[in-house]
Amino acid sequence: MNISDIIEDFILKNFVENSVQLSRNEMAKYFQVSPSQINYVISTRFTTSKGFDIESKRGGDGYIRIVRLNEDRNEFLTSLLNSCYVNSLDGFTAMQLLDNLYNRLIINDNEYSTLKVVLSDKALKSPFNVEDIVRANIFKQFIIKLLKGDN
Amino acid sequence: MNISDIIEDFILKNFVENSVQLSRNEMAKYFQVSPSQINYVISTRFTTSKGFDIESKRGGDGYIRIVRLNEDRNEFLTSLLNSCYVNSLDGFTAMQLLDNLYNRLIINDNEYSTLKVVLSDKALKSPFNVEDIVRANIFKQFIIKLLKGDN
DNA sequence: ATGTAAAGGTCAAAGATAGTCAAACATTTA
DNA sequence: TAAATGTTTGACTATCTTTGACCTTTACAT
Repeated sequence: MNISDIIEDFILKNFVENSVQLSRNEMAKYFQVSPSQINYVISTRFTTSKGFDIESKRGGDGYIRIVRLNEDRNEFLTSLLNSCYVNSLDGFTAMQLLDNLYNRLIINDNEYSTLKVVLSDKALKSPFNVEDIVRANIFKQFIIKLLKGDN
Repeated sequence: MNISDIIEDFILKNFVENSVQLSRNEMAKYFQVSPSQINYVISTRFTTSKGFDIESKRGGDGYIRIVRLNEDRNEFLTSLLNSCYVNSLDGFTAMQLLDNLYNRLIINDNEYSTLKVVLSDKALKSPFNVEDIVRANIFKQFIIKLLKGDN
């Protein structure tokens, strides 16, 4: 585990209800890293695709608040179908979306681990540069399946 | 025994359970070879057909992990891994393979219905004619997952 | 209002790994 | 002994992390 992973864990452990508030400078001091590393962790690990929203304020009494979004299942799936992810989806974002679906209990362990493999760069590498387009389409079809109500 | 054989042996001796994790640079330094020699050893000795899968990460705290597949547990899967289907797989054959896997109880309802969607022509349609190649690769990666057991 | 200190934000460069590929070299085979 | 095959290396590439210089916003004292 590198320091970014450690900071991510720390933040996750400090959620109260669906949010956590922190001071960038204090965090940086505590973990002995540069303040911008906190931004790095947030921008790579607490993304929208993973289901988080960031609020912050600068200056005196500044803070960074990370909020876990929690829309209704169908609303969420529908919004995914209308998002840009259905046109092109990179591997990194795909993994975050899966984490998101899994954390919200929209997909189970089985679907999660299967799709992790199916949507990976390794599985989709192809002679032309169509990985992200194909990945988006596979993802889309799966979302449609979920919206059909399983079986 | 050349240095590649020695490195291979070393890696084999360091398996814990069904995997071993190593640092490419440390290995290279330890055996006083160029880092890419580690890749050479891995790509010639720890191949899928020999029953291994490779996972890796670059950047800070990077690693290479070699996972041993349980080949003995399922002869059918192993033969699939070495079949022509790993190069190109059309939609019709894919569906037949899925039925076959399902009837043999190798995959469950959940995996069956997920893969039906994922491997469909609809999900894989792409700007170039790479559908069958991508489908084959996805299928292969899923077989590898199954052979890793666990998760 | 204004200045200033105390936040947080951005971005590009540097650092840390691993991957690829072709050329040079070595060994085996016909 | 020439051709085929296998090994070793290094230059270049790709990806992920960490840092620092510079920018913007806000609260508060004056």
